[in-house]
Amino acid sequence: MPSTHIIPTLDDVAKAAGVSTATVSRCLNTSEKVSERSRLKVMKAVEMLGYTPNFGARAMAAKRTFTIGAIIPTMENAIFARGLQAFQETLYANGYTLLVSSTAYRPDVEAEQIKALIARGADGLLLIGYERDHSIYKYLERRGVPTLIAWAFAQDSALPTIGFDNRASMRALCDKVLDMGHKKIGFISGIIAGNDRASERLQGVKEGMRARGLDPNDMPVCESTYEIENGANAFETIMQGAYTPTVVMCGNDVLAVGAMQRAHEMGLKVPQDVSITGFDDIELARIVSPQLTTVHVPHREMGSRAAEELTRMVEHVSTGVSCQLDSSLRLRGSLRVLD
Amino acid sequence: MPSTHIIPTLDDVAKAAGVSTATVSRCLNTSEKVSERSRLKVMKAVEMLGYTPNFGARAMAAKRTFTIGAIIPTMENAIFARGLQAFQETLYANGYTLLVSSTAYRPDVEAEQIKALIARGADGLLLIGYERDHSIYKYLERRGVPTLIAWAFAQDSALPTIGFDNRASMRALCDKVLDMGHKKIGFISGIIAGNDRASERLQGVKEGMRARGLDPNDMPVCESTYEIENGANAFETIMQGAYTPTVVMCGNDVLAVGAMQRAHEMGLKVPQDVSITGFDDIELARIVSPQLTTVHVPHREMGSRAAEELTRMVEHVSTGVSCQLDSSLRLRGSLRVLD
DNA sequence: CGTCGAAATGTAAGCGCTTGCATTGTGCGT
DNA sequence: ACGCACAATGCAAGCGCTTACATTTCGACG
Repeated sequence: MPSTHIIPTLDDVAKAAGVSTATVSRCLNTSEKVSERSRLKVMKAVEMLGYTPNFGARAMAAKRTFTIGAIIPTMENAIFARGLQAFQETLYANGYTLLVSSTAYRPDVEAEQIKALIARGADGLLLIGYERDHSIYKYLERRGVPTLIAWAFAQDSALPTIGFDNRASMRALCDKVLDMGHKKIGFISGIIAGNDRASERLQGVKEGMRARGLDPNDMPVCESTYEIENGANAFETIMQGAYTPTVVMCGNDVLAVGAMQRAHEMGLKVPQDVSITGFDDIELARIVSPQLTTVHVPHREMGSRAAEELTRMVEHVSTGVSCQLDSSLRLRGSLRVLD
Repeated sequence: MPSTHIIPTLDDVAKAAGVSTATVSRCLNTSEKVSERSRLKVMKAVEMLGYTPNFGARAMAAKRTFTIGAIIPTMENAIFARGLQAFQETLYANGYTLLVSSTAYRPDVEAEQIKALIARGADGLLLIGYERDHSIYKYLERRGVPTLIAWAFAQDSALPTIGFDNRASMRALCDKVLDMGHKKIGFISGIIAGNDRASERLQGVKEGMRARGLDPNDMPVCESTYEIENGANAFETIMQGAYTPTVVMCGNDVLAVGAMQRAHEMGLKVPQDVSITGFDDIELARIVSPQLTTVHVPHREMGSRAAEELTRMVEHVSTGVSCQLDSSLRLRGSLRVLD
């Protein structure tokens, strides 16, 4: 089925317009360097032929793609959606295109995606969290691709980070929970291996407990992937243990919603029988009833700042400066004061 | 800040391995045509140099990228998430990479994205719905890029379609609603202009009403973008009109959830005071309470079938065959029998 | 009108890869 | 030991674009 489609090239346009390829190229890129007369001729030819520049060729010749890559753990729930949206909007405003891929939280997939994005000529990269194999950082360094880390903040990171302090944020929530009289906490965590956000959040709770003289080792902790169903299962596991918490804190909102659902199915009223908290404050948190107490994260601000800084890095006006943002608590119906 | 990073090329690898560039290339692509001995040498060199092939150059030389592009209206809600996930999984299994971009339901943005994806060398394209400007179809045809349309089914489409009958599906739900004794329906639709799914769904309801001798013109219809908040506003608008429906049917689940929320805020009990229905059966539908009555769509099957067919088209073993899938009703708590 | 500088354009050398074709190496039958 | 078929490799021509540099054009000014 060898179809002979005419895929017009720069040459074709040049011929049709009666100018050289250089003029066409200039017209398409730096149109101010071209006379109005030839600009018109060229535009007409482009239109007529249905010409679209070949990105690969362009990238190869210009050594620049105006593309930024972002690699996130998952697209399946909304955790990264809002931040990424802001990231892309800001990028777009600066003349860049965003390419996104996801890793399903698998480090090996992430490594692969990084290479793929670099192969595609990404001028810069956005990564989530700082915890990854050293070889990846070495590779990034050697290729000289500007890279920024978001959704986490670490003073001593090799790469610039922009985000919030996951541990302190969860600690603040934990303090609040304890203030409200809770003494028995259960915790549903995301998978900790290779995920600094998850482990920092767990640490935050433990830290809070210790500060009140409670032993974190008493706390039942259940690790679960970030899916509603699994959050539900984790909740059940915890509640069926010998140690019955009065509050189940969750590593993120998705898990918390799962927990709420299962609580309902088990005949437990939230918050009368058990309180539940989340993290992230995604849309879901206000859709469930009772609404979810959680930690609000400045997703949009983080996304757009990341975009600004990364473009600066790509354009060599900055070598990358870290930036810490604040989170805040959202106290809602799913958490109650213990009598 | 001119950093001199060594970005290794095929040439460097060839030199380091002591073979020709052709051998390295073959080793990386068709490794069966290379002796074990040189394969090892090459691999070692690749490893040592941290080589990653330049995608643009490769695409240009091979005229093939093993990349498929998908352009969807939005990533912000989960409507397309599950189907796209299946699409990408199947693609991946067939050795292809997926590139996704979204249009915010704007035809002009879609046209731009199509060109961008083609410029990036997409071997094939997945588009949502069939309603778009003729010039786009012409462009696609001229470039000879295999394109498949999903989330809709149309016998007479120029391009192969894979999906379900939006009108018949909504009609089935409407029939059910009428069976349950409802006579006064309100409808919250997605924006209809340029969106065949939205308009077909509305038609489905009108069709159902006519079949029972009801006048569709009596029905209050409110168009809204697919956001929870806007669905809520639309609900309020409809309920404050002179004509008070006993059921509000929605063009999709997101709108329906918004409607439910506002109903709650307005002190209306669902389904006692008003019934609400959705469309799509996304996860959200079972998270809200009462759970949402909706139309279940075989997202995953649609996605993976689309991937299969599109790869066949790209590999020239099919010119594209359409495929109609079935939807089904999910009757849940948000819809009640009218006394 | 001739001159000169700036603006506009053209020429052509790559960018890093694949692949058809030519060449070399290998193992086998006789 | 010789020749043959075939596997393995190398050579080099592009793929479509950008851009440094060379050349032409043009208008302004003396």
